[in-house]
Amino acid sequence: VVIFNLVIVELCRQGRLQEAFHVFISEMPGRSTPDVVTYNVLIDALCKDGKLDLARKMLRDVIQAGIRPTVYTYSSLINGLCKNHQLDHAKNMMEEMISRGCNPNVVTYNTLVDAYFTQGRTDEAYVVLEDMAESGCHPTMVTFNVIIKGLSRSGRIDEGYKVLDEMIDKGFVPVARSHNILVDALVVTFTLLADGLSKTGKLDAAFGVLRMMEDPQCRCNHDVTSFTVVVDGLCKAKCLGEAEEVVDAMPDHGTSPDVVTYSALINGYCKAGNVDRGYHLLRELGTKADVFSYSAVLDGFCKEKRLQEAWDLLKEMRSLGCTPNVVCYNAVIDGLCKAKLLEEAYHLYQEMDDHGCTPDVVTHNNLLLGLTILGKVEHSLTHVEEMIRHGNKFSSGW
RNA sequence: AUCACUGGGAUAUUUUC
Repeated sequence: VVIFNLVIVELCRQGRLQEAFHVFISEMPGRSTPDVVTYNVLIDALCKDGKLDLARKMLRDVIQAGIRPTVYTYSSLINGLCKNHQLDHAKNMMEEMISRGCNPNVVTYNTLVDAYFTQGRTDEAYVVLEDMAESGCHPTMVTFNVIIKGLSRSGRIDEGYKVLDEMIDKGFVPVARSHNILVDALVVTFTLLADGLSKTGKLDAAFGVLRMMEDPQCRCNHDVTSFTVVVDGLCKAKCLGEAEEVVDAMPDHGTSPDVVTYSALINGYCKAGNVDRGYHLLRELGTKADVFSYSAVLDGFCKEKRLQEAWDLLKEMRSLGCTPNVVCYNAVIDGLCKAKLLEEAYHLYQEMDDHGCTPDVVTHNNLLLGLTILGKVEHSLTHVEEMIRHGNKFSSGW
């Protein structure tokens, strides 16, 4: 079983779900019997692929087969539900697991706390933390990181420190199995802090965090990610010269920029109205450029009404095998709509479908706005009817 | 022996003067 499990894990990790299920369905029977771990791995993979209904069905299968689901099984499902904005279902799942005699552990709690914070439901996050303490479950560094992330994103870093202090006062102290694990977690902690600070415009403080990381006393070296959060912060603050200086200085600090760093810069230039510089950096990236780098430039061109160049870039992506996703199409559709080129916009809308790219809320909003600009209200209604016919749900995004 | 939780980049709308 273990061998099969290892194979399935590897296939799932590479996103080869089909093949993983093939092994499970056609190759395992007769050779060995799937165990909980086999199911756990498949359920987790289904969740990460957004196939929550199938994952839940599999949980039922497990129970029906007389196998006891473990805390892994439930944690995977809860995580899947959380990441797909079904927080309340996640909470129900937690109750279900308890009623079935399976107790949640740190990971389960961390997952829920993170979800509540990310959804801005801070009070409920604290309730879960209390439940966790009550159940005698010790927090880990991940717990602390989740709290820091939750509070620093909304500019409430001081509150974050306060919460952590209180936890420590009460003896609710993170446990780590080894020194290395602790240091790795601290890198995440510092990066979260730097990110929270730079996203709220406190760039000096963000630099301070970077310097702290560099301090030999601290011994948790910053990496590409910690630099990139600062670079992005500088870009968003329109300090592009400084951002480039930081990028150039990275090698002196033991790291070098990657696609993400470059994309942050590219986006910064495009948003600041210097698309040409953005385009130039895209060329520097060469084949390392990904959908993010391209979409930043596509949007830049569109906002400047340089639609021909956007169009050519979109074609270039296809020919280079960097398949455009919804965001790329949306950026161009928006440009076309705002330029009152509705026909072309609908062409592209058709085209994305032909390329197997599913339109999302933003796509439809763009097209509806385009119709509105031209005063074609009745067409908007037709479009909405069409959407409903294709099974679109009007959810919270609306 | 194999499985679950936390860190960086892109697109629309959100009465800016």
